[in-house]
Formats: sequence, structure tokens, C-alpha cells
Amino acid sequence: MKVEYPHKDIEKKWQKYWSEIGLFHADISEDENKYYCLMMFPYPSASLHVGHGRNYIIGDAVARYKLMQGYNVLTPMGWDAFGLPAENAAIKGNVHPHVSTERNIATMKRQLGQWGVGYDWDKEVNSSRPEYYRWTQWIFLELFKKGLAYKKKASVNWCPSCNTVLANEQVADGACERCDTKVGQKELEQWFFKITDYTERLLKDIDKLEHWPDRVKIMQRNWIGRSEGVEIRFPLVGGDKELTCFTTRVDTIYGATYMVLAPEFPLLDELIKDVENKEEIKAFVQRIKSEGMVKRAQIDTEKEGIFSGRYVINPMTKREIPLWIANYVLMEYGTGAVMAVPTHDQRDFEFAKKYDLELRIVIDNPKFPLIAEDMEEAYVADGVMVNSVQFDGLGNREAMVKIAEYMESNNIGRRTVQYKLRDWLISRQRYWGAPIPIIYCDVCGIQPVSEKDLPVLLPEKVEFKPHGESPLKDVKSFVETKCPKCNKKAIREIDTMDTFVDSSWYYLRYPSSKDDKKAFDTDVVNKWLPVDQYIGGVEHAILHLLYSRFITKVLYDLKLVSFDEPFGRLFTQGMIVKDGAKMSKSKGNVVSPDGLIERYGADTVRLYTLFIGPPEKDAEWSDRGVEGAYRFLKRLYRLVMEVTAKGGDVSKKEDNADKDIMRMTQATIKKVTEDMERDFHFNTAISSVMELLNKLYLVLGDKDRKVSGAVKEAIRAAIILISPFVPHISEELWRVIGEKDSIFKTKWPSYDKSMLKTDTVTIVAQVNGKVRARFDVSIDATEDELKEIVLNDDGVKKWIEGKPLKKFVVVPNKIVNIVV
RNA sequence: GCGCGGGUGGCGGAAUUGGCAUACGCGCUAGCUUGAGGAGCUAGUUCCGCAAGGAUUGCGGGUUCAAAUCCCGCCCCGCGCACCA
Repeated sequence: MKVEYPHKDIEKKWQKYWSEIGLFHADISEDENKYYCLMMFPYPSASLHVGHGRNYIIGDAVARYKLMQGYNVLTPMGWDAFGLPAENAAIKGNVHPHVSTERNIATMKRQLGQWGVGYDWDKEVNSSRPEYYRWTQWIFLELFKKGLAYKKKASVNWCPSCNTVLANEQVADGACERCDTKVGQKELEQWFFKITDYTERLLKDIDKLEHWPDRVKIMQRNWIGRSEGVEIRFPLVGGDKELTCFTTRVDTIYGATYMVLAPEFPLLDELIKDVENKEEIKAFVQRIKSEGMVKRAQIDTEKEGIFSGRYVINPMTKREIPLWIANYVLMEYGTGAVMAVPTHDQRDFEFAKKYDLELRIVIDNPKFPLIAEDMEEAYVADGVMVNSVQFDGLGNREAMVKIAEYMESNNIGRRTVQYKLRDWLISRQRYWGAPIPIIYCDVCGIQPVSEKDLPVLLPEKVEFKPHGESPLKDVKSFVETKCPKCNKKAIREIDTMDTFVDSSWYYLRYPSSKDDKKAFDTDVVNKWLPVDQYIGGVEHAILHLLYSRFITKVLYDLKLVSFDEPFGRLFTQGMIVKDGAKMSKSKGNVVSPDGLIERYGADTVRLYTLFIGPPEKDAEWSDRGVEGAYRFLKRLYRLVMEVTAKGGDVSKKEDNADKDIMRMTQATIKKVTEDMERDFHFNTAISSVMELLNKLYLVLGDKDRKVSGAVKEAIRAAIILISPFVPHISEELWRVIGEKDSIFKTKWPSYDKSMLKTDTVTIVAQVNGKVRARFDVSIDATEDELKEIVLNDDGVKKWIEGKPLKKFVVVPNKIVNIVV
């Protein structure tokens, strides 16, 4: 009998059906047994490729699996719709971002539907629509009121050719991503969120995130970058001022032979005002500043410096040490002043060698005593204190504590903690974003827009010409307004918000996405959040997840939510690559799902995507592999159709093959369920269903064999177990075997432990660790019985004859090892 | 440089607690079948060897009756951070 697998008809039919019965519609008022399954909402790009698909397919498989476990599943979708690409396209192609964004959303929605991934579209959000960004602005105001949104001068990356500000991600190797011009720095007034007020909590609460991947937690910890150390005060020679520096290596203080300042150090002009070559120094500082942070922050940049003409006193040695200015010191971290210990810090070592500064060893290598003149690099490992007066002879770790204590009691320094995390720069000199709801009044100063006047609408008509400031500057009707306080003429803030602000709270919006009175419903959100399962790309491991955690904590402090971490479980999937590289238009290695779905069907594409490898790892796409998935589905379809046509003889007594099938069915249920619970190991779950199917084909290969109850049960189980991955064909076959309701309303099966047991078990016999024979023995064979059987086996005898038996190791039901 | 992954057949990968290495799939080989399709079925497929047998999880060493798995040293690949004092 020839059976075709009509995937096109099947897929269309059931997609329509699920939509009609509202399979993915979540009843928000019903909060019993809730399961919030969230996928990172996408930026609406022109169209999706199979690499994007992985995220949605994984999420859909999880959502369907949870539905079958009886959860009330909320699985919403939306659009991170503001952002640079749409605006750049507008500059180039004269398409309004609004138009291209909406068009892209329509395309992506169609593609998602085609894949058969289901969402509760009633709760869709779009961050570029006023009904959404109104509340992004509201969140800004909440932070502003709490003093967590503030404005200050900041240096930004500036491309002199494009005439615009660049985000750090747009700078590649010190040059503009688009035109390759060297990027400089510019001081501009910028808006910040004071995330540093939450540093300790963001760090400490990482421990609460039990179900987050370790690598993400490590990345967040590193990003926050907590270091314990000591702030030491160095008196300035000539005058009563002093300079403070931070060090994590206070044990090396006796080796501090000079001090270095960042070129941006605020007191610099005053320090050098009486120095002879101050013009030379100023020129040097000016040159370094103009080169830009991006270049300077690279470790392979040549260290450069200049002597300031001034000296400070090392408070421990009491010696005068020279004060330098150098490009390798950062103003943003610590105090902008660094005590330099050339012998025990590689950067200082390189600098000191270049400018011939003093090397003084204070921590010696216990194995090979150091000689300053022979050193080729700094000695940064632990060792024994030398040249350090009363601390000599101590281990340097111990000395760290002792010196810190000494400094504190003698008012030389104090223990403190430094972080790498800086405040979040949220303003962008761009059009396609949520306007910052701030008004500048000549009389009243910076005024927040009143909440009742939200949203501050983004005007539609603007000129898309990059001139380094937001295009909103030229829109008179937008800029000119009245002061909310004194009602006099005032002007609006023209910068818009970073899109990371939009995405830092969207998960709160979904459950009440239509609410026009508030950003989110506190009661509802407290019931439905934290998100049970968050799924997305690891590229968001730091920024998006950190910002979302921060905003949640702020809202928690405002008593607007009752939880202080937004995401319970986090799953980060790997990238799908083609020819070893990330799929991208420029590389020309993009695999579009459309043609594949047309030829093989969505279920095939889904199955292959999930089968390709463990979902948290990167995987190489292969069009050939897709055919294997297709073949499997055809086999499944044909098997069910044939078995159904053949009819059965359920009353027939079970034979051994039936027993095998029954046992294997239970084992497969166990395996698939465990794989789902064990970090979504779809690839092995699918392979175990394949094995079950192979077994059925083997047994049914006997043409005369009637279809037994065991076979029917196995088929039923196989359909259920595979259904989260290939929903359309499963729903179809579910009807074929006579079921009436949706398969996704069926309870996920549990397995019967007692049925997994076998009477006999295969024991492997090893001689000296090498496999020599196998036996089927009764499951409760004793050690003596085993010994008897094994030692008399011809295959084993051959290897042990004439040699004295040294050891006989038995691992019950698994293996015996004879050592001769 | 630091941190995190990873290295298993021709390829994607499996091995969950130290206990049969290479499941499942792709590809390949041979045969069968057909209503010639982008089809189906059967058998085989880690390597060397006719075989008996031997070797094999990046390389070198170690622990163990037993190591892909644990320990030590090294090499290579990917990702993240990167002059953070």
C-alpha cells in the first residue's frame, strides 16, 4: 500500500484548528497551576532564518509539553520594535521606520504561524506603539522621581564622518562599524539610570537564580566586577593636598615607586600649574583624550606617559615618588590615580621599563629568588614579603590583612570595595525610540512630564539626516512646549531611550497588555510572575538580563511588584551556524525556512531543528539532515495509517514481542519525560521515539502478524511523546487512531515502573578489562552462580586458562571482570 | 592575559552515578523492489587485518579490577571580558 504524507493539508488544517479552539489562550484570572513560558521578544528584522527558528521552536515544544502536563500556560509574543536598523534603513532607503517595522512584523508573524509555533496573540505587545512606550516613559518617570534617573556629562563614541554618536557595539577595533573611520570621543550631556545603587543586590541575588545556567551567572558576576581592596592616601609634596588611590594589592605598597594619574584626572590642571613644561603636559593629555576610549582600552595599545613634575609620598616607605600621567589609567574605575608597583604588576612593569623607573622587589618567589635587573615580567604570584620592614617574612596574603589593619589604625588608608559596573547610559541621539519625557524650562530647570500627559508622542514627520543630534531637534511642534510647573515656554528633551529600556519590563506588560490605565496590573503580575521559563539567546546574558533584574528590583522597592527577580528558570539556546559561521546576509549563508517548509513541511523543519544537537550548544545546519527528519515523519505516518487499516486482534494473547514492545513503550515514556525535565534534551528524546518506531517496524515486518493491543498502545504513546516537537502530524494521527479531542488536551503519560523490569539481564564478562563474552542471566543471579557460569564459558576459558585467578569483580546486573 | 565551554567514526551527535565506546540520524556500500520518486525495503558501515586478533574518545602521564568520564601536564578550537590597579 502506498501512503503519501500530505503535510501541507495537515499543517494548514491544524493551525487553523488551534487558533479556533484558542489552544494558547491563557485565562489570566485563573492563576492555579500557572506556567509563564517566555521567549525573548525579537527585533522585527526583514525575515527569519532557521537559526532564529530554534528559539521559537524550543519555546513552543516546552509550552505544548506543559499544556499536556495540565498547566495553565501563558506563552505570549511581542516585538522589540524600536532600534537602529530601522532608522538606518530610513536614512538609506527613505522608508519610514514605522512602515518598515510594521511590515517586518507582518512577515515574521506569518513565518511564526507557518512554523506552527503558538502564542496567545491577544496579549501581543509592540514597544514602538504609543500604548506601550507610554509606559516605558512612565517607568522613566518613576526612576526620575526616585532619583535613579539623572543627567551628566559623559564621553561618548563619536564618528566624525557619519557625524553621529555610536554605541559601543557599533565600534569595531576603534573604528566606525559602517564607514571605518577612526572613532573619537565627545563630551555630551547624557541621561543615566543609577544601576550602581543596586550593585550589591544584583550581585548577591545571583545566588538566588538556582535555575540559571552557570555561565550566565558567571558573566553577570564578572560584569559587576566586585573587588575588595584598600584606598590609600598619598600626601602631595609641596602643599597640604593628598591623592587617594585604590589597590587590591596592598601587600605590594612598599614596592610602589611611582604614581600614575589618568589624563582625565580632574585636579590635573591645578597640580601642574607651576610646572615648567606644563604646556607639553597639556598637549600630551589632549592628544591621549582625543584618541578615544575604545583604542585606549585595548590591552595591546602601547603604554605612554609623561612626568607631571610633582611628587607624592609613599605613606609606608615615606619616600618621595614621582607622579606620572599615562594612557593606561582609567578615570572611570577606582579614583583615577594608581599606585604603581613595577615588580608586581605587569602594566606598571612595562611602563617602568620604558621610562626607566625604579624597580623594587617586595614579594619574593620562594622557589627562585627574584633579581630586579633580570626580571622580564612582573612577579604577580603569591610569595614572601621582603623589603617591607615589620612585614618581612610574612606570606603576602597574610600581609595584606596586616597592612590594611595597620593603615586603618594609622589613618593612612581604609578598606573598601570597587565595582566595574557603571551607571546605565540610556539616552540616544536617535529618532526611532521612546522620547525621554523631560522638559527644560529656563525658570524651573529640568522638569518631568506630568504622568497624565503621557505618552510624549514620537512625531511621524522628521528628516532622516544624521547630524549628531536626534532628528527630533528639527521638529518644532515637538520641541516647543510649555513648562509643566510654570506654564511658560519650554523645550522638550530630544533624545530617545535606549531600546534596552523597552525590553527591561515587557514581561510585566503581557498579562495585561491592553490596560490603558497602568503599565501593568500589580495583582495579576504578582500571581503570574516570576516567569517560570525564560528562553533566549546567550548574547543577552549580560545587558538585557541585568537591566531587567535592575528594573524589577526598583519596582519591588516601589512596592509595585512583590518579587525582586523576574525570571525563575533561564534557558539559553545555542546558535545555529552554516558553514561554520553565524547566518547573515552579508556572508550569504542564510537558510530560509520558507522553501523547506514548502517542500517538507513545518514538522520536518521543527524535528530537524530539535534533533540537530543539544539545544544549549551551537549546531551546524545541514540540508541533508532535514531529509532524515522528513523520512522519519513519513515512516511514522505510514505506520499509523497501515496499522489502522489493518485492524487488530486485541484479544490475542501477548507473546514475547508484545512484551518487548510494552516494556520499550514504558522505557520510552520514561526517557522522553526525563529528557524534557533534564534541560530540554530534545535530541535524545527524539532518538528514543525513533528507536521505538524502529522496533515496531521490525515486529510488524511479519506480514501475517495481527496488530496487538501492545502495538496500539505503543503507537499511541509514540504520537503523544513526539507531539510537542511535531504538533501537526501528531494532531492528525491522533484523530486517525480514533481520538476526538486535541492531543494537547491529553494528559502527558506517566510510566509504570513495574513494567520496566525484565526477568533476565545481559551481563558482560571482561578478562583484564577487555570484553570477552556476554551472558543472559536471571536478574537475581547470585555472585556464586555468576562465577560458575562465567568461569565455565568457553569464550572466557580461552583467556584465563593456565593463569592464576587474581580477582573477580562483580557489578550486579552489569558486568563481571576477571583479573588473571 | 583572565574567565567559561568544547575536542568521540566520513559528518551531526549518544554514553545521565567510573562499568558493553560510537545509540539515533546523515552519508556511503551491496542487494531487493517499484506504479521511476527528492521513493521504499533488507543487510553492512570506528580503524588496521583474509582471519584470529589488535588498536581507538586532541596529545603525554597517573589513579583504578575497570577511565570519553577522576587527577597532573600540554596542544588546539569556540565564546565572553579585557590596561578594572
